[in-house]
Amino acid sequence: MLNDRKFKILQAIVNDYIETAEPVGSRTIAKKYGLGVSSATIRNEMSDLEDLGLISQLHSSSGRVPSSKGYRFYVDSMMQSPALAEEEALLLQRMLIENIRQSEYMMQETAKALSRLTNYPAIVSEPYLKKTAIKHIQLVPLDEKSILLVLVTDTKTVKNQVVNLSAAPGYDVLTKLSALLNRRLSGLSIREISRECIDKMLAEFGEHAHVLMPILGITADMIQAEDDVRVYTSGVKNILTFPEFSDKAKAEQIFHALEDRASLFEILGTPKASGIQIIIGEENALDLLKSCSLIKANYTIDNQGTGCIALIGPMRMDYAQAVSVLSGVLQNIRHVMDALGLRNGGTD
Amino acid sequence: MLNDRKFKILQAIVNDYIETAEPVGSRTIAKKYGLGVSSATIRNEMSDLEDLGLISQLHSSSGRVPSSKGYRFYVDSMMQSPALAEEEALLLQRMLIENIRQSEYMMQETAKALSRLTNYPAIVSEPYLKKTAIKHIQLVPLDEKSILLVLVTDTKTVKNQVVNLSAAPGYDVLTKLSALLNRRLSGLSIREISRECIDKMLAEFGEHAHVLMPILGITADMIQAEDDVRVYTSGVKNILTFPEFSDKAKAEQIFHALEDRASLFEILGTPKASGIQIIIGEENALDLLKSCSLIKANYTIDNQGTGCIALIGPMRMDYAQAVSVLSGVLQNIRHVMDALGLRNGGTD
DNA sequence: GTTAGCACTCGTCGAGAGTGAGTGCTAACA
DNA sequence: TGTTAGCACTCACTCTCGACGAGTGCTAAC
Repeated sequence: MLNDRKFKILQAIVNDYIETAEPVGSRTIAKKYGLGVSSATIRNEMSDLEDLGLISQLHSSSGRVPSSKGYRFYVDSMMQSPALAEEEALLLQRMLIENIRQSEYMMQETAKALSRLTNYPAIVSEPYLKKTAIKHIQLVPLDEKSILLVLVTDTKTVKNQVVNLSAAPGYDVLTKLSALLNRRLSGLSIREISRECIDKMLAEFGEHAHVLMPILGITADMIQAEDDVRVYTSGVKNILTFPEFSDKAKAEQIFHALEDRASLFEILGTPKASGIQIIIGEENALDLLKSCSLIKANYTIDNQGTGCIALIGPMRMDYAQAVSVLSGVLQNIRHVMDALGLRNGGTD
Repeated sequence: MLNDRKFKILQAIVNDYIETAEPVGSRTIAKKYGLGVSSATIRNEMSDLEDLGLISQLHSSSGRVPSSKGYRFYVDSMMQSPALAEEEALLLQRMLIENIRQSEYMMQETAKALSRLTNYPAIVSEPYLKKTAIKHIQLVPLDEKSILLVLVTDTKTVKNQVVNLSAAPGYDVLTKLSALLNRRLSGLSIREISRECIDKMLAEFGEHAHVLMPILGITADMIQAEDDVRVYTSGVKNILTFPEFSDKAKAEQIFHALEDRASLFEILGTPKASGIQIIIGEENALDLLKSCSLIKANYTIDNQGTGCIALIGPMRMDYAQAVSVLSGVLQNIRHVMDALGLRNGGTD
């Protein structure tokens, strides 16, 4: 499609613009990127590149800026994202592997790691479509009127919730009740708890039957909440450092979008493609993001479902570095999941 | 100190400036606040107010702006903060009381409520100086190699942590061990766990002695972490909406400060005075906040220690409303703590 | 095909004029 | 003596205009 020189010139324009956020002129390229030709020649080539729609001018005497199509070409054909530098990889490992001892922290820590390493806002969503099942239930005494319900799910997520009762049973009773609940409910998802099963338990509970209903109700709520996909962000404040968001109103819009669960899911879209996807400027479905780029990847946990990790930046974001970090993080997610025993299949 | 007219004029200046963020001129006051005198008279009075240091001009032909001293006077002598409107009070109640079933959520929810009701960034710190004691320990089976340690402290905070072992004991053993741990450790703070006590437990643990040490270690870590005062923020993005922070660099500085634990504590200072304190502009010790105001209040949990809730805004923040909300929140904290059984004494 | 030269474009910056909001002072009035 | 109308003055803000310069496209020569 492009001859070698045009290729190099486009590459120079994209790289320079990513670095400086200033339109790139022909003289800059001639001086800084030493292609062995004069600026006039470069001007001619740039004119051709503009005809191809790969770069554009803000006004007739400004330098050139890559267009969405130009970035697309850059990303598809000439970007090489190096493997993470050793120190970065190490930092990542420390951040993730050492911080994550429980799966519910994985998303948050992953988001943190992504944004710290790239200085772009990061979004991480949990896998969905899973149907959480009960792995273990434990009742713990708190005081005269309340007990603590600890729930461990099959995805190794731990939740706890205080249950208020008119009179809480003592420790020994709670231990017995815990055992009973486990025997009856362990391995079941919320839909599998039948009326019959509840009736049997009520009978077995005997005098303590009155505590069963609130406990079951709260357990159901907790699992339901667990089935809701959670989504985390980190490093949102970084958008303030991008010159393209010096318009405060724009920055605030994005702030809002990144705070709102619903719009986060809109941004992430439905995960279908696998691998790392780069969505540039106008390719975004959301108007709000038409001046931004989105780099995202899906990851699969077992056959539980697919989650998404993503970075948001200006169109001139450092795609190469962002992709490096993203794939590094993906790899680390695999490690963490292996360590937590949550993975059989592969991640995309 | 001030005659009635000067008083009213100062009040008009402060109110108008809080509302519009524009310097207030004599004609504006004459028209809008109908004091029955001409703008010339008001000019004379304003000149006097300026001599008193209560208002100031940015330049010789601009309107007047309240000085720190002016705000101080306003806050001390003429501000009346109405009780919360019914709908606000209700909203607050829904936000707090319904969301808080465990004490560890109280701070976060309180911060959220504060910032939502005021549109100012909120900071909430936990009480400190407490020495957390163990109330209950429960070991829960997870899988072959790990168990879950659930710790309930005397402040009713629930923490859990996965403990990895080479081979995890089964459910029955864990139940027995839990009982043993509770008998020995319940009511003790970290310092009170003696060598002797540990030795006795090791003996009693018998063949399962090897799981004791990691459990004790992690328990100690958890209590230690619990003794660290936590601090939460909410609504930080609101600073973007204040015209006084249109300087992006300034906004970012504050963003940073509100993200950093250490600087948050610097902002809050050491809680000594009780009641709601208002710190205006230059009265702030921190340079960063010399153009901001801080409204804060301390609350005491039992005799555990004192925490702090605070709002940050521009100097022309709506003190009356902020104070209303803050005292409403304080009251609700009392309710929540009563509901959680954490309060004997009063809150300041 | 490449390049030097040149005219042209257009955003940016700074100076200068006009505008208007606001002030302080003064003199007159009740 | 307090209040007010009138007026000169100040100064931020806006607009315009010219100079400047970075950058372009075109042309002619190599």
